[in-house]
Amino acid sequence: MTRLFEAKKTSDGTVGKALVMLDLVASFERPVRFSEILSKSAYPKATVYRLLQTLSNQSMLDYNAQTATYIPGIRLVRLAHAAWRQSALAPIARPILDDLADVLGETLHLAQMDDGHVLYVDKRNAEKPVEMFSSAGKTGPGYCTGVGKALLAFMPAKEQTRALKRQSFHKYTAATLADLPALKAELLEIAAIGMAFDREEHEPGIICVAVPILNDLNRAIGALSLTSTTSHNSLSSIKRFAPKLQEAARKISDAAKNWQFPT
Amino acid sequence: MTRLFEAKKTSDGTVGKALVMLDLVASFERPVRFSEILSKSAYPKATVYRLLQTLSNQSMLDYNAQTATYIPGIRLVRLAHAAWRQSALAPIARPILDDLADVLGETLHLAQMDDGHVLYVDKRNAEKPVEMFSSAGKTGPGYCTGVGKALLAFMPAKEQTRALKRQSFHKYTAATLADLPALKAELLEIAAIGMAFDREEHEPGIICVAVPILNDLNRAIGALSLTSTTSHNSLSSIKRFAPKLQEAARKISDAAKNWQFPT
DNA sequence: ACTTTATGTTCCGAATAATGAAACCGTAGT
DNA sequence: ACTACGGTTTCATTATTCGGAACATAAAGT
Repeated sequence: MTRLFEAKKTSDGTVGKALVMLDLVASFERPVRFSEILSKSAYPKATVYRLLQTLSNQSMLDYNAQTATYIPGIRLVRLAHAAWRQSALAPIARPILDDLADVLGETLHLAQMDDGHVLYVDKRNAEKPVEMFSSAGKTGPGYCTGVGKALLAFMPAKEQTRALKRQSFHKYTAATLADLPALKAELLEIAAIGMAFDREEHEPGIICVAVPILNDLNRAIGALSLTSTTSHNSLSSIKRFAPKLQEAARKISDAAKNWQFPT
Repeated sequence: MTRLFEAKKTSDGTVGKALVMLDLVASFERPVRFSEILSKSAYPKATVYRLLQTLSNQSMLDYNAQTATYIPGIRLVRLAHAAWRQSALAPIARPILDDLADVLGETLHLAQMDDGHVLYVDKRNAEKPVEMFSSAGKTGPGYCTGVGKALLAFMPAKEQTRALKRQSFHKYTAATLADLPALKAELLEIAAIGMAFDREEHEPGIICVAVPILNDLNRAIGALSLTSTTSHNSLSSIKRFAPKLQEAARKISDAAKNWQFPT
């Protein structure tokens, strides 16, 4: 009876607010002053001030007294290390991704879904061998990337609905899908054939094939993609990589299934 | 007047507690059950329960319903990416580290100090070319690693005192420094010669040279080290790498000095 | 020198959220 | 059926957070 008029709990109290602030600071992608944060925040001055203080105390933010600016803190790097290592996908997929990169010699991405957006958790680059945090941790849109669409197509209905709401349908290129109906139609197609394409929808000249990494319930726990450029490959020509990608995805899927944390 | 009897604020309220929980979960380095977390925590059952709920809601933790376990969440990876990219050290040092790795062909570490412990923020490996989150974000002890001692030796007195308190002096090997006086003596030496050694103090057979990366106030903003094994090199033979390390450290230092965030 | 403006910090009563002991629930063991 | 155990929920009490407003500080304007 008490919850008849209760809609949903979105705030998560003080902790939730603090994390909103963290995201906000991170979203600037550069050092920010108090007033800038304040102007973008829904909370009143004193509240924002206190939250920033607390987060700085805790090294979740770094405050630079010289420039009077905040940036995301060093403690996050330490915590992310733990998150990455224990995630059921990235560490398992690593050797398989290495092999695939050796065989194909093309740019590969491993991604997971995070609140409707694509979160890249690993990468193999065709040219440069080394990529660090600069690639893992990066985010991208869901509705106009290969991995994004592959992930969306293989989501439980409820989660999918929620994730679709988060899509902005910003028109990056002429090929970017314009709206929800168009996306939904394509997701059905993707679910049917088990692979997704990016037809220069996010960046002109950039195309990709992506396949989902499925669990035993046929839900995507991640996605794997191969990226190329229109100057090197056509969409139909990168299709030939699909079997190898699917094979790798299945291997990762199997490895994840059997994976128990080492005791 | 109000603060006459106020000692120091260590808790930072609910947010602080939530972050303690996060650290706690991360510290297990494996999926953990509620009861395990509870038994290691200072907070009562219901409190721990609520905090874990909140953190899970917020994707700061991942709860696996199958195994009823918690691991650090995916959101941390996204946030850490922002932290790494904006930190004034790692992204700047990257090209310099690349060059140095090419020239020397040895294992290199770039580290910063985080609450008395060493936090590795980048790495170049002699054998394997690619290392991701699996290496950046890792932590180590301060008192028995090359980078740790180099960082401690070039800290402001107050911070140093605080950092020294955090050292555990666990005896990893026969060569591990046993106590604070021994460490203090060595730090003076390091400050004098501008470089630090690890004489198999952390792991048998592993030795290293480390140099601080200094700012204009002669304080360490990071440290750079070269690691080798006793089977390949002696301590005196790796000393020959010191000039190259110091040159790189100076370059990084300069780059950091002139660095303004791109607008 | 004296406003004015922009930005950051602190106060303090009111409002709210966190607290935690205890009760409760479900499952497994005996 | 009883007991033990791990996990979840309740609810009156308590402590923290809230946030408008006052205050401080440093530039910029007149």
